[in-house]
Amino acid sequence: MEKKGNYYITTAITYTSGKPHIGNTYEAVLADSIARYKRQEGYEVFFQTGTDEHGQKIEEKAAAKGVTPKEFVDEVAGTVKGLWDMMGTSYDRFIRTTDADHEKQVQKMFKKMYDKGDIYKSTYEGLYCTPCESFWTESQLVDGKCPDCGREVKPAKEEAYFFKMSKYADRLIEHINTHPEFIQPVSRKNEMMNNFLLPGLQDLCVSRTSFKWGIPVDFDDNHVVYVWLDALTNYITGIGYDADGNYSDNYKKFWPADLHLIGKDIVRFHTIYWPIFLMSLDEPLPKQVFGHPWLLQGGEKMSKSRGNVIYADDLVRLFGVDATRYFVLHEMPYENDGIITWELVVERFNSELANVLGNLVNRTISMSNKYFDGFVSSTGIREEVDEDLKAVVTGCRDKINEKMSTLRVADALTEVFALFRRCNKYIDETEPWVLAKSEDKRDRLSEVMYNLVESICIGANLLIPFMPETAQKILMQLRGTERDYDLLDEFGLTAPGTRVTQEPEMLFARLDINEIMKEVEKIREAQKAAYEKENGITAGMDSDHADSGNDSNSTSDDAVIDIEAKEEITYDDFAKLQFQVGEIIACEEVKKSKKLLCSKVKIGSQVRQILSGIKSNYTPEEMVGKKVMVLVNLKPREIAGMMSEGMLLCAEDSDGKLSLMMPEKTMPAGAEIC
RNA sequence: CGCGGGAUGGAGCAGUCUGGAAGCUCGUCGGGCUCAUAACCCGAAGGUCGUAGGUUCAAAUCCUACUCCCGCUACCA
Repeated sequence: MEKKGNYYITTAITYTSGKPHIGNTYEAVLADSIARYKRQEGYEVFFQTGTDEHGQKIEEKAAAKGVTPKEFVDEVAGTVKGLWDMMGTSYDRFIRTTDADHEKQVQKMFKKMYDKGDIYKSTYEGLYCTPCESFWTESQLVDGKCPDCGREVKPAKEEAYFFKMSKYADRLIEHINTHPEFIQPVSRKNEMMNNFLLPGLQDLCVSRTSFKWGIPVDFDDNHVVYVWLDALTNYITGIGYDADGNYSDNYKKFWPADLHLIGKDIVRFHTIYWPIFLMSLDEPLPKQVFGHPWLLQGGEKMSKSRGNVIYADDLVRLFGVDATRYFVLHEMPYENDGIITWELVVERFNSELANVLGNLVNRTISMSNKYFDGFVSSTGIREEVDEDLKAVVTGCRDKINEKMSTLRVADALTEVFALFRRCNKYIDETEPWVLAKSEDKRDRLSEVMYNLVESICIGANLLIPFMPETAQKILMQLRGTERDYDLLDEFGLTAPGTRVTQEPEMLFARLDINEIMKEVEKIREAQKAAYEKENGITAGMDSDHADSGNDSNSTSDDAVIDIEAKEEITYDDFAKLQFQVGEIIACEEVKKSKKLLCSKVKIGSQVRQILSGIKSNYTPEEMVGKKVMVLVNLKPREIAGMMSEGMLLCAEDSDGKLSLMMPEKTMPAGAEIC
C-alpha cells in the first residue's frame, strides 16, 4: 500500500492530581481509534499522550499526603499510563512534563521568548496577604480582608513575567477567520472569538513565585514557568522540537500537528494561548483543534462520596476492553455531552455486541461447520439477493471514511454495525437451513456461506480501529486475514479452501442486568469506603435510595451519623461563642445565588441581616416567624455582595438535608443559649 | 441579569449552521423463522420537536420573550 502522508495526533495531557475517570479515558480511546484508523488508511502516524505534572495543586496534594511532589506524580502518572495501556491505546510517546527533555526545552523556549521581547518582566500589583503568601484583587477580597484567613491585606508588588498576547492577537484572528477548520466544532470557534479575542487580549502572567513545583525559569530561579506554557509545549517537545533549531527528524516530519484532541473546557488554551506561543517561536500552527464533549453520568451527580464515579478499570473488569471502547466511542455524541450509566452499558452490550455481532459470527461458523465441515468456497451460484449485501459491504469503507474525515467516530462505528446487521438480514433472506434440505441447492448454499464469511471478514477489518481485539478474534475464528485498506471495497478475497474454526468461541456472552447491578453495588461500596478512609469519615446510613418527596418522616429513628471529631476545646474557647434565639421577621431569596436566603433576624432589640445557604431546604415564606438558634458574635462577612451578620444553626444529614435548630419551648427573641 | 450547554414518541440520541413531508438504536405490541447467545428477520403502535409570540407559501430548523434541566464558578459564616 502506498504511503499517504504523515499524521500527528495528540490528546490533552492528563493532570496528575488523581485517578482519571471515564471521561478522561474516553479522550484517550477516541484519539486511539482515530490514530489506528489513520494507520490503517496508510498514514504514518505519531500519536502522543501523557501527563501534566506541575503546579500548586499537586504541590499541595503531595504535601497533604506527606510525599514529595515527584513521588506523588510518579504514582499518578503510573496509574494513568496503566489505564491507557489497559484500554489498548497505541500511543507512540507517553510524555510527562517532568521528563528531562521537556523541562530543558521549556526553559529554552521561555528564554527565547524573553530575548525576543515577547516575555517581559514587570510587577504584579495587587493586595497581598503576608501569612497566606497570596495576592488578591480588589474584587476577590471579602469585606476588604483576605478571603482565606480574614486578615488585613496590604498593597504590594511582586515581580512576574508577562507574555505580550496583544502583539499577536490580530494575526490569530486572521488565522481563525481564514482557516474555518481550525477550531471544531464551529460553535466553539464563535465562543472564542466573541468572548476572548474580539474584546481584546490581556497580557498573560507566565511565571509564578508563590510555589516551587514547576519548571524554574533558568535565568531567574525565583520563578517557575506558568503551568499552561509548560503543558501546551509538550506537543512539540515530545516530538523533538529544539528551541535552537536543531529539530529532530520526527519534528520535521510531524509538526505541525494534524489534530489536537481536547476536552471542550480547555479550548481557550489551545486556540488562543497555544497558537500565540507558537507564533512567538516562529513555528507553524496546528491544523486543527477539536474540543470534544463530555461523557457525563446520568441521574445523580457524580461524586466519590456517593461511590458512583465510573472508572474505566471497573468497566473493563465487567465488560472487557473492547466493549468499554465500543461504549464510549459509540455513545458519545459529536457536539453535545453524552451520558453513561451502568444500565446503558449493559443494554448496548447485549443488543449490539452480543446479539448483532457475537451471535452473527457464532451462527455463521456454526452453519459452516454443520453444512460443509467448516470449509468455505465460492461456487459462483449467485442470486439477485446477493447484490444488495455486496453493495452494503463494499460501500462500507467509504462511508466510514466520510464520517472519520469529519471526526464523527460514533457514526463511523455505527456504519460498521450496519454492515453486520445487513449480514443477519441476509441469513434470513437466504434461509440456509432450507437450502440444506435439498441436495441440488448445495452449491447455492456454499455460495451463501461464502458471502457471509467474506462479508464478516471485511466488517472485521473495518472494526480494527475501534475494537482491535475483537476484530482479531473474528478474523482468527473465520481464518480471515487483515487486509490492505485499499482492498476493503473489494468482495471475494477469502481464499478458496478456507476452513473456519471447529470450536467457535462466544465473543460476547449476554449479561444479566441484575447480576451486573450486584457487582456495581460492590464497586460503589468499595469506592465509598475508600473515600471515607481517605477523608477520615465514617458515614452513617446510606439514604441514597430513599424515595425523596413525602417520606421525610419515614427516616428510621435509629439512623445515625458519625462525623469526624474535631480538636478538643476548653471551656474558655466555648465561652467565646455567643448564641441567642433570633426571630425571623423577614426573608427573601438572594436572586443571583442558587443557595442563599437572606433573613432579617430580630435578636433582642436589634435586627440583623443573615445569609444562609438553605434555599434548597426552606422557602422564604416558611422561614418567617421561626425562632431559631443564632451564632451572634461571628465576624460579619460579605457574601454574594451582601453583608451577613451572624449564622443560623442547622443540623445536616448525610444527604445534605438541613433542619434549623429551634428551642423546644417558646422563647423570646434574644434569649441567650448557653 | 456570573459563564457555558441542553429541552425531539417510554429510554438514549440524530436532524437545527444551509427552512421544504419527523429519523436512528433500545424498549413495547403483533407476525415470521429455527442456523445461532430466549438470538435473528418483518410489521405496527407511540411525538402539537419545552412554552408563548413573530418572520415565511412553508419553521424542529430563523427572530423575540419566557419556563425548566445540566455542567463550571461563586459566595452555602
